[in-house]
Amino acid sequence: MNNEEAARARVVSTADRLFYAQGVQAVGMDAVRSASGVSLKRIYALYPSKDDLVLAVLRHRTEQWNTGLAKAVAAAGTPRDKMLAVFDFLAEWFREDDFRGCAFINFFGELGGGNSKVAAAVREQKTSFQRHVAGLVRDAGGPGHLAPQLALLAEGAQTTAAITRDPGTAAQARAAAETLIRCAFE
Amino acid sequence: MNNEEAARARVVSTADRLFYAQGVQAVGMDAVRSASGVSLKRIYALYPSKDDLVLAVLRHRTEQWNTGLAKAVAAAGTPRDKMLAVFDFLAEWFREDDFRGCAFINFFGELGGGNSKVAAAVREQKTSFQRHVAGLVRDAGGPGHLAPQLALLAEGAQTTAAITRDPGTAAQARAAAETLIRCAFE
DNA sequence: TTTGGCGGAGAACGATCGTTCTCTCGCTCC
DNA sequence: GGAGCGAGAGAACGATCGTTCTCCGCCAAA
Repeated sequence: MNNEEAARARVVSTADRLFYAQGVQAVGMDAVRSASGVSLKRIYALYPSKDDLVLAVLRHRTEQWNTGLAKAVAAAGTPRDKMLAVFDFLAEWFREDDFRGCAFINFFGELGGGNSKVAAAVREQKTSFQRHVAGLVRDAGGPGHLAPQLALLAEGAQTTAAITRDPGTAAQARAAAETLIRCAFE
Repeated sequence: MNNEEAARARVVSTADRLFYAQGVQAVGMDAVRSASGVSLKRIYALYPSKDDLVLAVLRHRTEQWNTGLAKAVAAAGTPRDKMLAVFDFLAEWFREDDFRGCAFINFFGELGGGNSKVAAAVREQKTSFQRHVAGLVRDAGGPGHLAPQLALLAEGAQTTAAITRDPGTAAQARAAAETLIRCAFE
């Protein structure tokens, strides 16, 4: 049946929104059902357990993050602007009013200690991001040690923006990145 | 009765350890009882609800963090070394084998969406840390914009070290901090 | 029109949670 | 020694969780 894909998409995007807003354990499967309009029977046919749904949500988030970041980077001009585009991407994200930090960090903090699959998925997303940044630095001809430093700034900006809700956080991270980049190229 | 303080300390430090390792919602009050050796009746006499216990744990963590950080900073020599001592303090912490990231960030991700008191306590701790760093920067004669940048690095290092378990994370953060400090002083 | 099976609504089930209550033991004061 | 009180052990309670099951209505094929 074709609308299986539609149901999957509805369930995952609904679960994503609820889990991200309230935490995984605070959202029952019945809340996913009533918010998505997909019956419990069908949800469990698509995802045999809540853990499977959580992992599907993480995959969904990873794809969204990767495409959004790739688009922001592609829109930048010079290789150095592409490195800074990471922080413009973050700034745009932080402005969303339902922003509540990095879902991967949140899920890891909540579940990582007892769910190794979630921990592995989160770890993979973070290393993938670091590889992406390393590629941008390499394309710009920057030194190898610059990439993990920029990644640290990006991670710190996400948690700081979530907790303090300071709208200047993204700009501070971007300014620090500019300084690190400038110093790395001389 | 004097051993009320002893019971409080045992309950809070036990709850701290369990909540930090497994997440708040994954630890039942009965687990706190059996691990601390304090009866449920007494726990509820000391902390009327689990939320109160969580807030007490956050206060306990804040004190531990503040004294540990103050000690590391005091052990450093020059004002510039004191700024870098923050990252040495982090490096030492990351090496503990039960390190699982910043408890404030973890608690915020898990509960912040639905518990405004936890959110407020976490926010207060983070702003307090930023003020502390700002004081170190001011003492060293650095520009005002340096402090939030160093704080961002510290936050990013905590989450990155927790997720990737890369032992080089602290050194990368420290190196980035050195670069930012050097560029800020010329 | 009848039949058969698929899917939705939601009740049911066992487990576990936060919280309270009961029962009993041991200690203290007369 | 006996009465009374504080505290521990753990059963009990209502709620909620993840998961499964039951029932009923609908639509396709004979």
